[in-house]
Amino acid sequence: MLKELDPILHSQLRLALISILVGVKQAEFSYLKEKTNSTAGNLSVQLQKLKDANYIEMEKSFKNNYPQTMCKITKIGIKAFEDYVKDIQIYLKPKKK
Amino acid sequence: MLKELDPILHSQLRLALISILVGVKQAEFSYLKEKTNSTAGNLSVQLQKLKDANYIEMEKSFKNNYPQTMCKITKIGIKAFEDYVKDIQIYLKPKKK
DNA sequence: TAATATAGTTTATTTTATAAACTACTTTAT
DNA sequence: ATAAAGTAGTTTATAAAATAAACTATATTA
Repeated sequence: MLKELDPILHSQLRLALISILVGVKQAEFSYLKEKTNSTAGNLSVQLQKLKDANYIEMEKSFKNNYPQTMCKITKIGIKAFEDYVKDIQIYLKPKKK
Repeated sequence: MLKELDPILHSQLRLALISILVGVKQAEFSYLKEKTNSTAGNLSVQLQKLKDANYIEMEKSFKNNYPQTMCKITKIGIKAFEDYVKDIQIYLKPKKK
């Protein structure tokens, strides 16, 4: 009845990141940092986890001489997000006895 | 824009517990244990946290000679749950750029 | 050229979640 | 009667996750 919630997405920051990335073609590190109010260190770690799970892709390049990390959600990531949204709904509606 | 998710409720087990308790007058430890597929130890800890936050009340008594722990959601708990449901919705809908 | 800023990563610390071990009985079988 | 197994938990120990602090590397500005 109560499905397991994907532990990769059941984290405030990672969920926020995926939630942003699902609505946009791609986003850079700094943008995500600002939108989520996260510290760079935490963001770096959590993006890496999303990448390890193949939920996002990261491309590193340079922009105006500065390093730039571009993030993009994958199909696997989109699917995982949709599943998570579906799964958590069960938790959000009170159970009738 | 992205509201903080109540850390007390943003936990799979505690969210499941509150989700069950919000739909029922009261429930006993064993019932919650079965419904959530949790271990007794974990359940004990998480119920205590919900109690410390005043989200639930616990009453210990005896039933057929065995100890019995009855759990009941409080008004504070109901409010917290409703807020959490509202807050997480923002995360669940993709953001339009 | 020294100080400050950008754009991160890595390591260390704290917090959470989970599992294992333990308490305190009760019931059932021998 | 007592040993074994079961009920209903709690406490302590361990593993995993989140977060913060420190660090790397280069660029810009004073």
